[in-house]
Amino acid sequence: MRTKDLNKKDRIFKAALVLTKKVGIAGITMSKIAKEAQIATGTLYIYFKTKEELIHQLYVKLETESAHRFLQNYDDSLSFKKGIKTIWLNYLKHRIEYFEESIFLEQYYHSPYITQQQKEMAEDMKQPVYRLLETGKKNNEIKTQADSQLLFLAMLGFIRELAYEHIEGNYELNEDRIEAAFQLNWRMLGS
Amino acid sequence: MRTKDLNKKDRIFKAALVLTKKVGIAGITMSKIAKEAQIATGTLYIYFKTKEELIHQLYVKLETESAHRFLQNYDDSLSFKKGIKTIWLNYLKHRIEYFEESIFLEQYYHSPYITQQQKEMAEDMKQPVYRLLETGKKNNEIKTQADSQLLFLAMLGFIRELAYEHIEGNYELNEDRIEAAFQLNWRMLGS
Amino acid sequence: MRTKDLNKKDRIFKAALVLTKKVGIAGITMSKIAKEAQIATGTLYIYFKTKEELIHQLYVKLETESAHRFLQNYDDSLSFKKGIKTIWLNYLKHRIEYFEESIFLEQYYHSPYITQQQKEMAEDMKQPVYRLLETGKKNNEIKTQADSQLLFLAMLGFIRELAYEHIEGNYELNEDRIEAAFQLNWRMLGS
Amino acid sequence: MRTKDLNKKDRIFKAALVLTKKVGIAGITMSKIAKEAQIATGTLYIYFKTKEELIHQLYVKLETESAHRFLQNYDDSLSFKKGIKTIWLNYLKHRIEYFEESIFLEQYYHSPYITQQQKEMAEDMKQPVYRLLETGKKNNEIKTQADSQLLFLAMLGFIRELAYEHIEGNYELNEDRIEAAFQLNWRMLGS
DNA sequence: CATGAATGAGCATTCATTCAT
DNA sequence: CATGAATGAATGCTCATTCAT
Repeated sequence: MRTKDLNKKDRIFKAALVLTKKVGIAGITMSKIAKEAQIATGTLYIYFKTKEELIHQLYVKLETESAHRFLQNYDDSLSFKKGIKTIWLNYLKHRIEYFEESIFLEQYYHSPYITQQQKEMAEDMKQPVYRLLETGKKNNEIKTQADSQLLFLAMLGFIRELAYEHIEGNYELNEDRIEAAFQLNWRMLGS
Repeated sequence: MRTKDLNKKDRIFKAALVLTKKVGIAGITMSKIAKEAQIATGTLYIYFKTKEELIHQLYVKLETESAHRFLQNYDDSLSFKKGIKTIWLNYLKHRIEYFEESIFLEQYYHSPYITQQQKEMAEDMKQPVYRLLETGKKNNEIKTQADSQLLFLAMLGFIRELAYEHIEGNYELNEDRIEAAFQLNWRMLGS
Repeated sequence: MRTKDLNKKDRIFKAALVLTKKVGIAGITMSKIAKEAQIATGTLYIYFKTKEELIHQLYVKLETESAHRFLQNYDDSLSFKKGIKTIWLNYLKHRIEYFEESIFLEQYYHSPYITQQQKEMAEDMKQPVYRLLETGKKNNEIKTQADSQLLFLAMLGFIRELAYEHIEGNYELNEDRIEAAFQLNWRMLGS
Repeated sequence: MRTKDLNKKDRIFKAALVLTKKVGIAGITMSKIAKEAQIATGTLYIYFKTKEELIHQLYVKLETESAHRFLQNYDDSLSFKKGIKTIWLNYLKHRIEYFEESIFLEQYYHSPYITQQQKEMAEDMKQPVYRLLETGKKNNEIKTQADSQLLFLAMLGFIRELAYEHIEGNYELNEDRIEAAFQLNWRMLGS
């Protein structure tokens, strides 16, 4: 017996993503996914019990993958500043390179699909970075009084906006601008 | 003859907003809007030619209204810092008090409904604040090298995230935290 | 008190006729009639209890009027041939000049609106001509054996087709052709 | 996979035809068709993209089929009179046996569905008979001066009316009456 | 009488899901 | 496993009719 073709699941996910960018989560239909993935509608239901489950599973996959990407190349031996910068750049890169995925995630967040449990899961993903900031503060690397959660929000929101305006063509990024942006954020940490 | 009730358009808009919060733009249907607004489906089509137009008009209304709110209480006689703070607080307040509206606007932004023209309109709304920062820089009130567009993004993204986490209950705001947040942003401007 | 404006009823009828030509009976709606007649929808219901009644009344009016036109200029003192020709020409003229009306009548005939009673009424309208042929036969003016009902059908069908092809531009009529057509029909009567 | 049932298209056509007779083209709805054909509404849209296309295709099918029936049993070796009679009877038979179809075709002709192209196609269908008459005239089989188009109209219109009154029960046909009718028409051709 | 806003049943069409092959 | 035809509930929208003004 052939095992369920795992690639097919990925092709389905990819198709859903492509469609989200084109028409938003609102516009996705099972038959459009099937056509984009070049399979029959019925086949979708072999891999996913319902449309809802397809969307849910895609969400979990994306959320997990992106959490991984945030910590790429990071390890404890790095200095605090280098560590922060690594993660900062990872996040910016992620928001730009995986823009399709980001759109899906944000739309999912305010869609009928999301559950409380998943909101909590999303919050958990932020823990590693948050903890890094905590440590930095304890070791006096961060001089501002502001609590680390606030600092984290400031970083996150900034990068998000940065990536968005870059993609939309309103503020195109290059090495210099990225460096300037990071400095701006770094200064906020208060040294 | 029953006269065309102008309030009704607002009741329809309100209903659409309530539904967006509940089920996302994806989940809105004309019959749900009608039920929420306590009118007949057919009546919707007296005020809006199609569903698309209803959504479009709501977008324009919200975009315009929010632009107004950003500049509330602001006038040229204020010192630069006070001016910035006024706007900063306006924006935070707006993102919190008009959360429903904000969700709609963001979903609209990545929906099949938005047009290029509307993206440009949204960009235009930011001009006043952007110009204020430009002036501040020229007058040496901002000491950082970073260009004002970047500064603006940093502010916007931060506030956005702040409001979001407040609403979601992950970082509840109070006067002290708001003050701290503003100081963080202000420091970024470089004094 | 002003009496119900009789002209308005005619304006409504005219509007219905214009629309039938444009979009067929199938395509007529009350609001289209109202717009074409330049009155409000509600007003239609002052003059006609329902859409069905409007259509019914229009039918009766047209059927009656056309019956009149068939016998125009005819009187008993005319010779048999002249009498037949008068009616023959009347009918041809009617089918051409009142083409709009004819279309309505034919569509009505196979629409959900018609009743058995009306079918009988339509049949009755043919009586005068039919009787003329009967008389002609009794007086030996018609030599063919065929019964007068058959002769009548032959005339009616021919004229109908003639008018139709003229209107459609497939066989444009002029004095000569009309004369030729009548001769053809006349010869059938058997002299 | 369930294979696409070609019979189903015919069942749908039949249902549309039955309904046309009952309520006219005006009264046809997709759900009525579905119910009459004993399938689900959605299924209709597997076989026809829109209601309009369903109606169009039915028209083309009927127009083509009836053209075939007109020429049944006819071949060049027949004498002129026998040839004409064959076609004449075919047409009468067609108008009676395929009355439902005829009604559809006539209603279609004055419906919003018809296109100029289709009107021309309908005109083309008449060519073979028309040509036969032309030949007859050239060979002196027809003695009247009248042009063959006129003769053709006379035949067509007569048969049409004949069939109609037969169906409506106003002039019931039998062998004798049919023979008499044909003789009437034949005499018109002028011998 | 006249208006046209309001109504809700009904229409054409779509879409998630099932099922025969 | 895979297919796509079949299903029927649900959608956006229209339309005959009513009703407040």
